[in-house]
Amino acid sequence: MIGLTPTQAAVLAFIEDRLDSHALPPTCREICARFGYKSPKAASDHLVALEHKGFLARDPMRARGIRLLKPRGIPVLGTIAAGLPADSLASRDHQLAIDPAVFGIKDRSNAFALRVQGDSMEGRSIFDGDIVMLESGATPRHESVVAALIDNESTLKTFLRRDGKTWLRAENPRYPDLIPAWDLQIQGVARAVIRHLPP
Amino acid sequence: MIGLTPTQAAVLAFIEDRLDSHALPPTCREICARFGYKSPKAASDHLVALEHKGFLARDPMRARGIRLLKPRGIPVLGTIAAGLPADSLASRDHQLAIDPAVFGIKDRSNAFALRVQGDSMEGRSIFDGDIVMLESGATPRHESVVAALIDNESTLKTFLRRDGKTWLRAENPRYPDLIPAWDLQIQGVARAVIRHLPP
DNA sequence: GCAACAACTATACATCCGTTTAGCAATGAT
DNA sequence: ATCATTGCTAAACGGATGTATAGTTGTTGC
Repeated sequence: MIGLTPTQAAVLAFIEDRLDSHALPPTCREICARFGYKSPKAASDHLVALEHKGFLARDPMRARGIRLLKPRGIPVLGTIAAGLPADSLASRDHQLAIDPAVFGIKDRSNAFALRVQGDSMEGRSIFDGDIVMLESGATPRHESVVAALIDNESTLKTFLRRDGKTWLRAENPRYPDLIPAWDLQIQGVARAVIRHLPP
Repeated sequence: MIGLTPTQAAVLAFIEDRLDSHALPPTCREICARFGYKSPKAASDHLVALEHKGFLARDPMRARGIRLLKPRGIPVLGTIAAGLPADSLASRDHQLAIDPAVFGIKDRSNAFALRVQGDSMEGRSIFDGDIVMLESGATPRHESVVAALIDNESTLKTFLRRDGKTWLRAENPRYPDLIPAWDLQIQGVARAVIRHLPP
């Protein structure tokens, strides 16, 4: 009863995909076409289950009357204790409801965000409390701001490329100025800095 | 042929409203119900006209197959030459596709954005090229960042309230430090700072 | 073994929905 | 005066859509 079965999770993921690509939730028969079902009742049953478990609400007797209840957004990962960002995606505490396509991130599954702690990037005008949206799997350029995994902690650094060699420059005196970039986990390339000014 | 008739503009506005409130475009008959039409052909005709004029695209034979082509966003007003932000809304050159509700702006018609020029707000860590999202009609608090109209030019200032009197503090040496805030046009209160890092 | 549940198939129904055909009234341009 | 455009009504068609009924298969828990 609690939690989603693999099939239900797949249907929910398909609905989310369609909202990304077509901006419209799918119909029952479009769900059937995606999964090869031969009866619309199959998709309808999954929607009933997803609604009963609180993942979506339906407008009865309305075409495409599906509304997702858990709002979709970009996961905001605070200080990452260990592992890749993908591992921390499960703990979706905070979500940033901004379309990553605004900042040139085409695949939203590669987008994540970090809340900046401390003055690691004062030199690049990124300050404590700012939120940085990053793209994982992207290739950084010279002087790109990247999130790097050092000592099991994720910190922002400036990526440098010179004479075919790559370095990371820390903008914080607590870290050494230059760190070789190979053998390091670069988790993502920063695409935007967002600062919310509370009223 | 060029431009929208008042009726067509009303239908387009209704579609935009429905996308905001229900996240789904309306059906032809829902448009009829809104405007009192007694035949679905009336709404269908308007959709054909709006499609022909390039404001939307339709998925034929699909329920709610309406996609807006001109993406909705927050107007980005550069340096405002004169007048209120509302006057400049007509020149929607750039649009910021970020939902203002993320930053606590409930009514999106009150949201607008400014691209920061110069170092007017270095003291508040807002730099040249940053985009500031603002809310018009809001009441600023002590030390809120506001856009004020001075000498027919829109600039960012810090709003100060002390002993019942209100002042504006410029964070740029080119302007006087303190300006009385009454008799001045405060165009909006800054809610967020956004910096796009190009790849 | 048996009940409960998940995950479907097959068929069917009533409604929803986009579209078509035909026509009317008002307006403005040629 | 005539024609084109806009903005609708009326009626209807067929595909699209959500839902219901009845049944099948396999898995899990007791």
